[in-house]
Amino acid sequence: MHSVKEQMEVIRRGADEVIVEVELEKRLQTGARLRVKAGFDPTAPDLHIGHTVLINKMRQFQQLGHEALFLIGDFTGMIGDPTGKSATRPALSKDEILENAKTYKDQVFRILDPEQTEIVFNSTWMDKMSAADLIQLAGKHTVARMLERDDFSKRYKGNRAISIHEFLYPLIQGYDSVAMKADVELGGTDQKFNLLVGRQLQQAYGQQPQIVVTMPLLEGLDGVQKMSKSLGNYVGITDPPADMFGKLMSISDDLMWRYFELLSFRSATDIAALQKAAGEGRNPRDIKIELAMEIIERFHDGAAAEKARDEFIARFSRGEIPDEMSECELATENGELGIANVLRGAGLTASNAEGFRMLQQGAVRVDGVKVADRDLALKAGATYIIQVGKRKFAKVSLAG
RNA sequence: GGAGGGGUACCCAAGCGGUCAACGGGGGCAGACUGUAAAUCUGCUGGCUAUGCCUUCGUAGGUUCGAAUCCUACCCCCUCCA
Repeated sequence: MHSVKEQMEVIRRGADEVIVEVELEKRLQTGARLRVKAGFDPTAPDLHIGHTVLINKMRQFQQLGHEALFLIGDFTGMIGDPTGKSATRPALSKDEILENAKTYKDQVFRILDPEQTEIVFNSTWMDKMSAADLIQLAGKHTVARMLERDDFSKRYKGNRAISIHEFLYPLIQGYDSVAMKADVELGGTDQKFNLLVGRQLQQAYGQQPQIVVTMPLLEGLDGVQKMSKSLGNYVGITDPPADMFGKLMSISDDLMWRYFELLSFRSATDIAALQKAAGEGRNPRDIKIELAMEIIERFHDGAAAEKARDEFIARFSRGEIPDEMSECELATENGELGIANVLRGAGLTASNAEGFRMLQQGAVRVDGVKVADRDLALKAGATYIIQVGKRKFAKVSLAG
């Protein structure tokens, strides 16, 4: 059994805010198994490691002996969350949502213990809610409090539209906590308002208000903007090991520590030791390798992680050509094919014009030899190893 | 319903009859340097059967030797008034 102090330390790690800490301490002191809720929008089934910050925190709760409730917002997903100014999210069909939920499960159980996780859908109670129930729910909250939300107040003051159903959204999310009798809800810092509405509603329904734990949004590979698929600065949970390794090795040293804090399962003391070692001259690259290995091991396995590391070192540290690369066969005219066409045909460049640019910039190698002549033609009946830049390779056979 | 402003390449943003495939910035890619780091510096950043040709400045027409730039219609966005 973990002491309350130990538990608090684990829970606080990496968290942005714990609201209210003393309440949490009190509840831990009772020794009760806490019901820890985190909600997920079923619109985007492909998780990236940024999403796992929250899931990791859930896992920590699990390891402390608490109960993880993984809420899939299928009801809310079918309406389409209006939050944010950008285009309204498309409403999803029931089938799509179930399909997405399945994908979630597969991905999330690489982190959470399935035995100790309950997956719940908010349609279970929301589908049954009558109009009268909904109005009653709406009666538990006031416009003034809604307008406390930054996004709403700005729009209100700026005379911009706020539709009524946008007010309903936080209420429904908050009601989920009531229906689930949540003791703790986890969410990103951007969710703080909605999480707090949950507290307020639980009180209105005669429950103890949940403790809110907000987690920061993980910075993407660029170290500046939050990790997101649309920005392309993400590491996907289902990325192949080699991609994960490469992406993680490309982050800055500063960002590496942030990733350690939010993504690593290592203890705080372990991480402090690594930081000390780096300060004393240990190459940060090697520490970054350890981080990459840990993450790959989590989503693939140890052997895959080792393979990814060895290939990485061979290819980039020693500049060797990788063993495995895409292969293709191209047709030729008059027994040869121009280099730009070869590059394009092998999928290494998007157009001949781009190929010429690459040649001009000295980015192209054929069988390891740098090529800059745009008029070079490769002879048919042979196989060439073509490289563009540092990471793009292909084995190309030219048909006779 | 009325008045005004605007839609330019991945994004932001100049250009306002020829010298515009379109300044500049961001992003991206490549090269140098490295630890494939980061930062920095340099170059590139429509396409093609390639010293020429083709397509692109909201959409469709028109004027002109010539239009992103002028005219007409249409679509969309924003601000102010009612």
